[in-house]
Amino acid sequence: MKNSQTSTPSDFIRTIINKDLASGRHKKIIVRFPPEPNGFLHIGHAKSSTLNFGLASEYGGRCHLRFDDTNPETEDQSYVDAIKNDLRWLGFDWGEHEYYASDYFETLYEWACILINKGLAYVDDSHENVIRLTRGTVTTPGVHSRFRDRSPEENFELFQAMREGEFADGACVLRAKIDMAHPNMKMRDPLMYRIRHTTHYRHGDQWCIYPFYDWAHGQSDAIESVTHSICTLEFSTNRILYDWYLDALDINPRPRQYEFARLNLDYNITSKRQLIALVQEHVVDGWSDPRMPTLAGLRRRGIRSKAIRSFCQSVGTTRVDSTHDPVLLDHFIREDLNHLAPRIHCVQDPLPVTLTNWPENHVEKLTASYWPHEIPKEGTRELPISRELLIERKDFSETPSKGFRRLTPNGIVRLRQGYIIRCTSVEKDGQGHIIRLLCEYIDGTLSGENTSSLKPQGTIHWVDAIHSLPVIVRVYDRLLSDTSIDEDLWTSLNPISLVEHRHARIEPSVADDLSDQRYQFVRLGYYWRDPESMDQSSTPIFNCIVPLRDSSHKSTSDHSNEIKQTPKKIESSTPQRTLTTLEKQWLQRSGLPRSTGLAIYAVDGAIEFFQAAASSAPRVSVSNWMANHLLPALNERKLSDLPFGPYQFAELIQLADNEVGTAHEIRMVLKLMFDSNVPPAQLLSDLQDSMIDDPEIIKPLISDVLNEFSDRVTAYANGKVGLIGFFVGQVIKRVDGNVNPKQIQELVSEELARITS
RNA sequence: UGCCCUGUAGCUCAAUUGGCAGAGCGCCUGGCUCUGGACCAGGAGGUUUCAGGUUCGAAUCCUGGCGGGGCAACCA
Repeated sequence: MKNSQTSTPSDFIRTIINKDLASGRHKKIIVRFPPEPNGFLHIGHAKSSTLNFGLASEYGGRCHLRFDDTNPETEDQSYVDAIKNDLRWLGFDWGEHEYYASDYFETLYEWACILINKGLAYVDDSHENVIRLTRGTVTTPGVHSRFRDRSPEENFELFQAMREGEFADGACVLRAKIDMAHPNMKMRDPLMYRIRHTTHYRHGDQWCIYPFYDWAHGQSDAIESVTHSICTLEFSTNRILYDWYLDALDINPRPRQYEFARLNLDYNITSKRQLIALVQEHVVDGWSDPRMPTLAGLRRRGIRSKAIRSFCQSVGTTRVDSTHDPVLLDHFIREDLNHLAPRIHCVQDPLPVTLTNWPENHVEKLTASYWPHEIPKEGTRELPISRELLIERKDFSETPSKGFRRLTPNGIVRLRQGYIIRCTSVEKDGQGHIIRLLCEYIDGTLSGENTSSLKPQGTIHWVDAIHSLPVIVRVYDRLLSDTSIDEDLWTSLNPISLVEHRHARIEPSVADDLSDQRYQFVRLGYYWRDPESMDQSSTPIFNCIVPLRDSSHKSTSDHSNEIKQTPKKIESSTPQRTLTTLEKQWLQRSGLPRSTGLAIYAVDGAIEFFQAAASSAPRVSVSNWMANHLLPALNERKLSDLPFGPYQFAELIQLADNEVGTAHEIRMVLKLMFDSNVPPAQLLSDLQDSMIDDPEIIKPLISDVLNEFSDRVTAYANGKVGLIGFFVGQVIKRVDGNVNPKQIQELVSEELARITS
């Protein structure tokens, strides 16, 4: 079996953590999983919790479970319990680190008072609608509230009165005083507290003011000493506020927020609102309906948490919006169950078969293995067979299409773990429907004791008509008939997302098995007893966990010659953005090409720097080196903070232009200049002294490389020209970069030409 | 139309930070098999969104274009 998660995952979050650990910013990482207890966890939460709990165990840190329960109107203890249950089922352990944002209300209140004191927060009596309207739009600034300039003393008194219940719901709010014209809407005096005279499931009527998400979340992270606060992408615009609050409170060291893409599944619904609608309209059988993407639903379908964890790990962590194909989940479910589920027989849609040459009333008890040969497990069960059998209706065809590998009139087929049979006759009712097959079994063909040389068309599953047990089998399909909802939820629903086989029959061996036993129904899929209808019905109900892969379409399919589309080249002169007058003037004045000109224009002080440098070195070279090397290397630094000025930079450029140094060397010198004030010419000559340029030294190195990678030399000779870069890179690596790549490139080319000619 | 994020195989992700464009799933072919499963072997599939630029060398750096997503709740 292939193991798809042997390699440790690498993603941008782990890269950040590695860096933080290496730099000593953190000795130990603390992350958190912060659900709001207002609904059930779904597959998306599985991704988030797998990430967070996974990070904690990988890095020997810890992951807190924190209930983000700051809105008393929607939250409830029953959700807390359900969430904890789901997380434990997923296999996560938070030990004693179970926290509630609502337990921090007192601290949050005190911190709000600090902001009021600093003049950074104010009580606003404006009506809800007024606040919304005066916030402005993404393109127009907002307007200051007329309560914005209340004194800290007045604000403090009002805020205390808010807490003490002196105002009705909605009478006023506490807002942070930031910037009503900020380009990020979240910074336009965001709300911190609202008044709600509602009973909180955890704190009763102790509070009537409740903090908003932004005011509660970062501060809760800080209280718990969280180092990396990982949330989904839609919160990225909140990050600036997250940081602003922590700055305002002088919290240090402080948590940092990182965002990743939430998990979307094709053919599924992930919106909480729509999931509620399905439950309320009884389209599904509650939150745990096996078609639901909730953890409760997946669990009831019979999927084990291991499969879900594998799936979540395999989808990775990125910042790219993406939707996943559920076939990937299916794959991990099958991989998990393959070695776990004994093979048994169940006929979902029975067609009676009479073995005409089988003695009446004779019953034979076959001993049948639970496992196919390649699974190293032992175990058998008794499989009764008599004159009357049942096979799958789909396993017989009077008019078989090409490639049909099952029973046909006069054809032979093997009853799995039993005899080979031949169909001799077909019985039909008045309407022409097949109601029974008459077959003959062939003596001497019993599984394992076959003495015949017959080659059956295929192997089919079956059960004995008398000894088998009646069961109801539920087979689930996708909730949506298309990958996503188009326009309306109700018309997008898959009408056959549930097929119930009410007349299915199963072999008798399962009668006393444990209720959580999972089986593979041979040739159908993986199944288990529906845990929620265990005693309601005398007829056991089985859920299909996942069907087997089905490649029956392969042999009959005929789309082998699909049209290969030739990529079209769209030729068009790319439109360019219209420049501001100042930009135009600058380009005209400098005579620089658009791209380099704009790069220089965009950086503070770069124009002056350029003009000064260009007075003693060629303009084009100066602009190229600035735009492509100097300015990008600046990062956070400013031009004025560098240990060198434009004239030294110009000296460097001249060294390049006069070919005193190669482009490669000049780049290395530039890097050195960022941390030294030695003149460029000096740096260059020092560097060149340490460079290896003697062909007699280099050539043997090249031969070594080409010998070591002789297979790649062959590939190169066969046309894989791109390998030249690989060879050059290898040589450079061996001398720690102290060579001129251009020279190496030339020498390697010569050598390759010599070898391969 | 402001700010932020984001484009690599059909899908989801890698690419040692400027040096061979790879993996898993899916698909196809063959092998094996008493499961049209599993397993084994192989294959197809790429102008790295596009156009320029810098470089011996660009998925990676620079400029611009095009596309996708998020933000204007007294929700989180």
